[in-house]
Amino acid sequence: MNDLDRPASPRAQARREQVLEAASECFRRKGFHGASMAEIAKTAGMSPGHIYNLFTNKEDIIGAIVARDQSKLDAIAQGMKASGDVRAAMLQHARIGVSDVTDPASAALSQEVLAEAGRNPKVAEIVQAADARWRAQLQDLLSTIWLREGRPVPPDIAARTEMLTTIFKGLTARAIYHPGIDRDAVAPVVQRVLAALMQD
Amino acid sequence: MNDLDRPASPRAQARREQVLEAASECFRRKGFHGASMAEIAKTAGMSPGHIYNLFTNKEDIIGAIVARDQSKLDAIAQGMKASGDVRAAMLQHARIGVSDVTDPASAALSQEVLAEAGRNPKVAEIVQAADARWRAQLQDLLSTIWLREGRPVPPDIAARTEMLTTIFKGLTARAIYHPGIDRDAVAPVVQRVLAALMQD
Amino acid sequence: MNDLDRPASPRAQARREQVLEAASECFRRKGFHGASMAEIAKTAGMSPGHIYNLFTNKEDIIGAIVARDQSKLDAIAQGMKASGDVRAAMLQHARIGVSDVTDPASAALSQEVLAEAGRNPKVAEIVQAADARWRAQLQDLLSTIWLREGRPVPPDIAARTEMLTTIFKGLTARAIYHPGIDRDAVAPVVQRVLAALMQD
Amino acid sequence: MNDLDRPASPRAQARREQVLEAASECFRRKGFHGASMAEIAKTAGMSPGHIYNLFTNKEDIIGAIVARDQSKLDAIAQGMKASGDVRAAMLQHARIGVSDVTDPASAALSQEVLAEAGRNPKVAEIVQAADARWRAQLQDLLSTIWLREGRPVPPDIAARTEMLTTIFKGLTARAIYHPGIDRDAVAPVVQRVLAALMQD
DNA sequence: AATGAATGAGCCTTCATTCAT
DNA sequence: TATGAATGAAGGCTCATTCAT
Repeated sequence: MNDLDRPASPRAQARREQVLEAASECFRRKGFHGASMAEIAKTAGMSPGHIYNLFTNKEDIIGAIVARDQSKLDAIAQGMKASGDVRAAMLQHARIGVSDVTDPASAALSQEVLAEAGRNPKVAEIVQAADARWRAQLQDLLSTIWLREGRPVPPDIAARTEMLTTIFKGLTARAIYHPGIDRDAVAPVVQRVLAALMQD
Repeated sequence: MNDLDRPASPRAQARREQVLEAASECFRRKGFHGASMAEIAKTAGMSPGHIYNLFTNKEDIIGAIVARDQSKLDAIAQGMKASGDVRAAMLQHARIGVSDVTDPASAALSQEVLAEAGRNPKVAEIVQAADARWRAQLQDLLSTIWLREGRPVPPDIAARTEMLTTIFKGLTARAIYHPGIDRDAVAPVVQRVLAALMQD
Repeated sequence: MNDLDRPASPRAQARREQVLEAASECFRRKGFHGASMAEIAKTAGMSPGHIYNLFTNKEDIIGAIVARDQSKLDAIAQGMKASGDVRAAMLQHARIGVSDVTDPASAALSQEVLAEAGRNPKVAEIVQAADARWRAQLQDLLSTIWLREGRPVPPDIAARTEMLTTIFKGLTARAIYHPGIDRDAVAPVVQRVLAALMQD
Repeated sequence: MNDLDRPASPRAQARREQVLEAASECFRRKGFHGASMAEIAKTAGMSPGHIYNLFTNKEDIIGAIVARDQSKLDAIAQGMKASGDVRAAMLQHARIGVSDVTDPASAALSQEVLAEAGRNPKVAEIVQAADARWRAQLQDLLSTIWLREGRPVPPDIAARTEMLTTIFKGLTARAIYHPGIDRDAVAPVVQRVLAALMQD
């Protein structure tokens, strides 16, 4: 599907980054269908034609964006696992997390990708693979809480993990349904719920 | 410009329903932009031109779909409020709610509408107005729990309400991210979280 | 082309008038193509379908409008011929004529009809027949000036007549090219030119 | 939105000319609304889509046609002003002018543009701006006659100028009302009228 | 590696006209 | 005589994608 078969020179890599950056911004502002390749090309500072030397087509760009974002999540999971008290780390990170996922720009982009996944099988595949990976990391993280305390991991750990990501995906949706959402008031409630999920 | 101010003959009402049904299906399968008016017309069993005697434009159709769904939610809220024990009613309804919002077909449509709202101000307005109404109903319902027990409604009631809808919106998103989600395992976790939200 | 084959009941005649009146107004405001039959029907206070019981099609309506306007010109020509001093009558009528033909509403309609004639042979035929008739009346009127004075009618009488109508058709065009035209200043110049045309 | 700000490569200039030529012909034959972009594109020998790389929209094409015609008039005005005897030059040019403005093809196009101006404000603006410029040139030319003879310019010079263009616009209309018009007979009458306008 | 001219399919929407009632 | 629901062809315009240079 994509051109990664080729050696991918550093030069080309940098050009790809430019396109990804430009496309993220355009998708955010106009949506996947609303943003034209011409617009993305202009934002990226190159010709429309050349984008097709770097990506197979428009879909391929969205795939690359998802892949890139996934690595950011990887880093977050690593960071929390490295901390001594995972439970505390997660509760603390919840604050930042609420702000991140409800940021209007990033929320619009997420929904855009999700909607495209809802109908485009190729995009769905990419998104679901990324999600499976993130879920595994999260479940591992959650399990650590019980393991480090020498207690048995609850049998519904998978469902608890699911609920964890459900909340943050839900918040992303809320940013669109209710842009005036009171982030400061919501954060403590999120923490209360997380706490409930981390108890036996 | 909008002829829909007219009393709306029963005949026209029925025709509108046909269009709504057809459009829901098409949007689900192809997305808002992916579904053409010609396709919707064909599915609805009428000519493209005639759709414009029933709706102002494509956006107007999505507006009507949202409105129609909203009335289903109205009914649910009414039902729960009418029950003697709101807390129990909500916990019980959670089971069915989880299944409803994660139904693949309805989830795809919801995401489609939400994505369109993310970039189309008119659709955003419609969706946000419906959400505000639903939120008010929900908060009223939640407050009832404390009021009927003669205890003071918690000051963070709005944030709790927000969290309540967040969870269900999140589940809708999960249906796409993780179609294999184990609904039976998740439902009890949802109930556990709801219970936490309904305590002081 | 039109339905005048039928007996044309007085009732139908009145209905036709309603349509003509409505269509004139709509064409004026939106142009021949810009005005929809639905709009004309609404303005005329009847259903779109019924218009087709009174006129064959949209073209037929414009034909009827032209025919109706022609009779107004007939009356003017009659009036001037009846006056003792045709030369004076024409010079005097020039004032009012300038205002009439540069009236923005009627100018727009005239141009609309003319443009349609420029490409629609049927309309062209109607318009040209009406013009031929008007030209004959005008030439007759102009000739009277010399005849009553017992002098020979100039051999270029047809060209002078042509110039006479040219000026008024030109003024109609000017109303669009230059809506701010100073009618009061132009009228005397028109009179000066007319005077030149009425001399040997 | 309008890419025509670009320096406009010679290549693009040539392509624009092709479109203008094709559109003139199509508008002439079918009218502004009657001529489809597909038809214009085919006539111009390019794809419909590409026309939109050269012009903003259909209106923009008519604007360019008007601008192009305007420059021809500019040249004529320059030429006459450069001649020693403006009065003679104008009388002499009248002959050619009569033929030009009554040429059936160009007359139909002019009427088409004028009719569109009668209902489309954007086109009206373009046409009126061009007319204002032409009027200024004409008035300047006319004034020269008195100035060069050391006599005071008449106070009704603006109205005389208006009458001058009125006659030629009128002739254009006549070409449609009366295609059989005798150009050779009319020209001397036009000259007689012009002479009257150029006297004190 | 890079451009941007060029394509052409396809979309939303309008509207003259018809016809069952 | 009168309605207005219904049709379906056509139009302006956009845009992902290609290709000669």
